Amino acid sequence: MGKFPKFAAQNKAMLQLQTIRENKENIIIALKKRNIDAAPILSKVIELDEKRRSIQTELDNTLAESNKLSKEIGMLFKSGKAQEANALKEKTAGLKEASKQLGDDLNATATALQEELYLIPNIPHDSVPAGNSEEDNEEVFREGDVPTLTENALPHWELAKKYDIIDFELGVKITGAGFPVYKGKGARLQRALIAYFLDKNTEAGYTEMQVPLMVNEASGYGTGQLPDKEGQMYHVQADDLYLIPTAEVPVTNLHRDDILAESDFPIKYTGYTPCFRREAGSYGAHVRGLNRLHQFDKVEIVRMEHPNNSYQALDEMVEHVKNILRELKLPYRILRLCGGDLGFTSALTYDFEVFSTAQDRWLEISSVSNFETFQANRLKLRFKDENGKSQLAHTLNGSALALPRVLAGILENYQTENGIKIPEVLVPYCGFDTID
RNA sequence: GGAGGAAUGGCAGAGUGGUCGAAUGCGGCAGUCUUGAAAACUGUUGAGGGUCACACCUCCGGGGGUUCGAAUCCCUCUUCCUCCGCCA
Repeated sequence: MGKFPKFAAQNKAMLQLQTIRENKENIIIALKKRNIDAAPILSKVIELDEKRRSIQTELDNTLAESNKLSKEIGMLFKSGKAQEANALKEKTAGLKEASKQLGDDLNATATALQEELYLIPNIPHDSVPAGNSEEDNEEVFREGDVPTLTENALPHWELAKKYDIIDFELGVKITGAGFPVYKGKGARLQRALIAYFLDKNTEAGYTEMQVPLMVNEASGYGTGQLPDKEGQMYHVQADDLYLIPTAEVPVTNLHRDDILAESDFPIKYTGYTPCFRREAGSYGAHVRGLNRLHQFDKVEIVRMEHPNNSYQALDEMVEHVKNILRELKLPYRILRLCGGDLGFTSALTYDFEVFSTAQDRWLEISSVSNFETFQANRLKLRFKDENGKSQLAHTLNGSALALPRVLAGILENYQTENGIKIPEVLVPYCGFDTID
């Protein structure tokens, strides 16, 4: 009878139910940092879970009984006692009816439970500060000199036009707003940055991957973009595929449904992909130029880790991104995101921001996060621990780095009266040292 | 796009209505032997739900159906392979 308990058996909870059952009060306290009162939803979840389990038990018993009868019928037929067999058959009708009903109930309950669970965000790490908005993020590090620019220093969108390296209007013509066209040295600088980032990442032990730019629904659920950020992704309806909003989605999903060995850790990937984001409703001065786009390039790093090691891995990723920014000689700071600004799926996130001198503001260029078991639970990404038991792995990712704002930072901070200087480490990749 | 074939445990591969959660081989793990290793031999080895622990239940690509009973029969979807067509 492979019909009914499918959903219950393959519970795709984001928080594990057992964790919720055992730590309800702690979870409520932790989620307060996100300004969420989780008490009602957790109560509902626990109630639905209890209901689900009691229906399951009842169904199991019914199935056990009808399995037993079926076996007896089989034996009777074999030994030629057809009449007795037929008599038993009649007894199974009621059981069949009952298991059908119970199966339907179970599915309905499991689905309702699932829907509730999908609404609960990840539990913030202890170090996450409480807070409502980006104002409450905590600066934990700052480095690099802010250059002194000339009087008539320009923001990057002016520089892009002046040197004819990025054409926003042309992008509007062929696609729409937020799809810039990079031209000549601008295009070359993009390519140089991608190559440079990939080289830095592979040197640090990340394996380069080229992955699909469209993903199916299961992948979207796996990393948590669905159902939370449904409206953020471009959806190709004819084929029911989503354009990726970040390489995190396809790269992390490489290990969906995997059961790893402990010796497989650490798993470290890097990948360059364009990223597509609808950014519905974002307009205004802060999204000018390269500040916010519908299509942009990003080089991502992704790790799968043993739970004991994931915070050390997070630190390594932070150090790694720092190194890159040091080499580029860009002034930057690191923020620990507060509960109110923390992404739905993340337990702890460090944002890197580069200072745009000409715009006189900080631009986010990297976001490095530990998801702990949140994604792994949806992905069914597990490993065998030393006792041979399956445990959820931890997943992490970070941008190393997002191109447009790095480019904006370079253009603005490296501008001189004689053109834009190319950061030293990029010159070999560009083949020129000035844009003029 | 058209015509056929296939999908089983980490891998390979049996299994065409009942005692099959599934033979066998390889791989993995543990042990014997060995100073150690290899070889050989012995044992063990899928995932999930449920339970204090058992019991018990579910899963043979996904979904649905037939039947007292489905890996096995039917429908449907997906994926892969072969041939044809098209094509960077």
